[in-house]
Parts: sequence; structure tokens; C-alpha cells
Amino acid sequence: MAPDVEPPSILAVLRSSEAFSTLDDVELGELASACKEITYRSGEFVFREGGRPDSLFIVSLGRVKVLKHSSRGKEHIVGFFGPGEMVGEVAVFEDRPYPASAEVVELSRLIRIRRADFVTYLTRRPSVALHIIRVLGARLRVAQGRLMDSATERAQQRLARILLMLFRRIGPTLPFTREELGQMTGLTTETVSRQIGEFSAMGILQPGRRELVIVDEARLVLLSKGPSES
Amino acid sequence: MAPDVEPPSILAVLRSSEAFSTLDDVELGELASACKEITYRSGEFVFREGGRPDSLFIVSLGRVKVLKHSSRGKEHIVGFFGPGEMVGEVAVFEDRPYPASAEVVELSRLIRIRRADFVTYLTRRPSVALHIIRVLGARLRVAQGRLMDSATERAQQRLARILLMLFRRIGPTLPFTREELGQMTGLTTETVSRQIGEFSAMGILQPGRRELVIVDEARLVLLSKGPSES
DNA sequence: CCCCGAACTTGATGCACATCATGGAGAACT
DNA sequence: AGTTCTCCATGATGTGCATCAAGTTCGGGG
Repeated sequence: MAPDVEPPSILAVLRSSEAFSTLDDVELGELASACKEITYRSGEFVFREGGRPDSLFIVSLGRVKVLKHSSRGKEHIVGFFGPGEMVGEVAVFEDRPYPASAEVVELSRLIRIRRADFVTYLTRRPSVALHIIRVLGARLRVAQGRLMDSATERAQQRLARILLMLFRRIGPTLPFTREELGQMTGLTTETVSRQIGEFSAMGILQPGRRELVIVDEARLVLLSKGPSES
Repeated sequence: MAPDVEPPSILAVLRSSEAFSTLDDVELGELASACKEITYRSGEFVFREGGRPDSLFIVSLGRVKVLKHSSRGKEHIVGFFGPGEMVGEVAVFEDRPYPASAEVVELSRLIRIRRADFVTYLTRRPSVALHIIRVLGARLRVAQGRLMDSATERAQQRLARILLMLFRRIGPTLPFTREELGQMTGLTTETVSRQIGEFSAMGILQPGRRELVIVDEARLVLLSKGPSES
């Protein structure tokens, strides 16, 4: 491993991150000096639900799964986060235990920013605070949207909506197992499997092992808006 | 109605609001001068889902219901907001259409802050921005928690959890109809009614017309954590 | 190449909750 | 008091999805 001089990647990652993209190079450098990049192997946890929040993280490389587990022992996936995205921020700002766990699902590198450093940095850079507010606002919007869906919509529609969201974020090839899709939607693996079978028969997607390829976004949009009335 | 000189109430409300309680009097006065207080009758809408966001609001008096409606025509209640609480902020920060509607459910007064005024104010007052971040973080946490519930928990548990949350926010007497509780949990009115019947038989609460009185919080906590295994 | 486990599919059954339908009880108005 | 309307309770029925239970296919390791 390289000596702990700042690797150039930290600056680059911050520059293209959702939270700090508006900073100029001087400001970025200042922030970068408070950062440390850490490598995680697949299956390792960045933080765990209930743990004391001492840092927030920016994904630099790889993919992180954020999940909660319910009282009935099932786990629910809050979301997947990739390069440039921020995880752990809710706990840090509020200074309360992490409300969810973050598990690395492939070899990944994350940039760690300590809570104290970050808070002092924010008070000096109001524009960053404003930007963070926007990111949180967007997440809140998404969460409330999903909340309504899962409260009122049916299985097919819920799955269609999640697939669509994933498609828009990461493109036509979706690298998720049926089980993971179930944990994102609150459906069982079997139900997801059956629905995917239907979607496949409709020509909306191509099923694969550990992946799906969306081939007819338009139809998916229709299904996500309402029950199929053809 | 009084002339449109600042009524003293604006300052007092801001001082005790969730978002601005940390400001000193000078800062509050500055903010207050950009505010206007508006009175709404029960049933009126403060803003509507999809509308252009020009302002955010602080409830000064009364109660506001924030709701979305699903593609199947049902409405889902995101939350109720009372004195000191902020509504409409997500849309304002992101400058995107309001993601939900806000309906006044009893004679209410709201303080309006225009988007442009507020954004410029925020850039000058980093501490306020930090505070807003915390408020949004808290809401995000709640939303993600509810999301998991409705994805994985059963009716009784979901209702218990909402009742508990309401109890902690507004005390033992909960002024909601069965229908409203249903719209908050994603259950039907009938199911809520039956569950309330059970809770009542267990001595957990006292049912009433348009209200419930919680009398055994401890038991409710148990039910909200897991299925009743007595 | 064979084995073995993970991911996936498919079928049968049950049940929790939605849906549909009806009746009662209280508040507001005449 | 009677009427009407909203809120609430409760029974009957239906159904979407969970649950339980076998398979099948694929990839990886010995």
C-alpha cells in the first residue's frame, strides 16, 4: 500500500461527488486533507446499525449496500451507493446511532471524513451546506415516494418502479439477485422471480443469473404507473 | 384583522420553531422581516403536489396534513405538522415541484418564507443551514424507518408503531379518524377499526369518536417491536 | 468430470388483509 | 324530534402474496 500521502484519487473523487462537486480546487484540497481512503473487501461492514457515528463516507470505488433489519429478522435494503455517493450522513449530522448498516458488496474503496472535521468545515463553507441540504432533500423525496408505493401499490407495480429507478441510475444491465430485489421492494424472492418471469414473457427484460437487462423501458414506465390495462 | 405590521407572534413562533430555535434576536428579526403570516381555513390547501415551489412555511397555529396520492387514486399521509414545524422545504431546496400537497385540517396560521429570501439568508447564516440539515436528517431517518416497516411488518405492528410515534409527538390523546390512521399506515379503514378494537380489548387504549387515548404505552411498545407472543 | 452449493423456477396451500356490504351511533342542522 | 351526514363497527367473501416444498440450472472447486 502507498504511503499515506494524499493519493490523487481523493481529490478526483471529491470533485465528482454528489456533495462536493461545486467546490473549487482550494476548498477541495482543504477538505481532502481531512480525509482518509480505506479499502474494504466484499462482505465487510463500513458501519453497523446502532453503532456510534464518528464518520461519514464517500464511495470512491465499488458498491455499498445500506440495509436495516426488521424485528422479524428480515433485512430491508435502503439503497445501493456507488462512486461519488455519500453514506452515513444522516447519523453524522444528527449525532445519533447509525440507523442502518453499510455492507460492501464488492472490493471497494471509501473516503472517510470524521464527524468533527466535517461539521467545522460545513460552518466555514455555507455553499457546501446548501448543497448537502439539496442532496438530503432529494433522498427524502425518494424515500417518501417509495413509502407511498409500498403502502399502496401492488407487487408488479412496485417491482417495475424499482427496476425503473435502478435502470435510470445505473443503465440497462442491473446486477442484482432476485433476493436483493425482494429486499428492496419488500417482496419475497419467489414473488420477484414470478414477476420477472412475466416481464420476460412480455419482452420487457432479459433475465440472467445475478442480473437483468432492461430492453423496453417504455413498457416498464407504463407498468410502474398503473396496473396493466392493455 | 390587524394591519400588516409584523404581529409579534412571528418572532415568537420562529424562536420556538424546529428550524430556527438557535438564532439570536437580531438574526430572527432579520428573518422575520422576510416573512408573512397567512390564515387558512380548514380544508384549504397551502400548496399542491406538482405545483411550483415558491415558498416554504412554518406552522404558527393549527395543524397541516401533508399527503401524496397514488396512481390508484388513494391518498397517503406523509405526516401531520403542528406549531413550529416546517412544511414544503424539500421542494424549495431542490427547486423542483412540490412532491406532496399540504392541506390545513383546522383553522390555522402559517408563516410564509419566500424561496429566494430563504436561500440568500441561508448562505449568510451557516449555523441555520446546519440546523436545517439536522431536521432533514431526522425526517429522512423517520421515512426510512417507516419504509422498512411497511415493507416487512404486519398490520398490528405497523399500527402500533404509528400510534406510538404520534403518542410521543403529541401526547396520549390522538385526534385522528380511523381513515386517517389507515392513510398513514397503508391499511384500510376497516382493518384499522378492527385492530383498534383489539387494542381496546387489551386495555391499551380507549377508543373515541375522532380520537384515541393511549393508556398503556409500555404494551404498545412491545407490540410495535414484534408480534404478540405472550 | 463430478460434486456441491447458490441462484433460480415452479407448484400447492394458507392466510392476512382488501373488498364489499350493512347497520348503528353520535353530531349538526332544521 | 326527526333528518342527514360522517364516523365507526362488524360480518361475509375474495384474492394477492407469503409460505412451504421440490426441483432445475449454473458455476466453481476438488
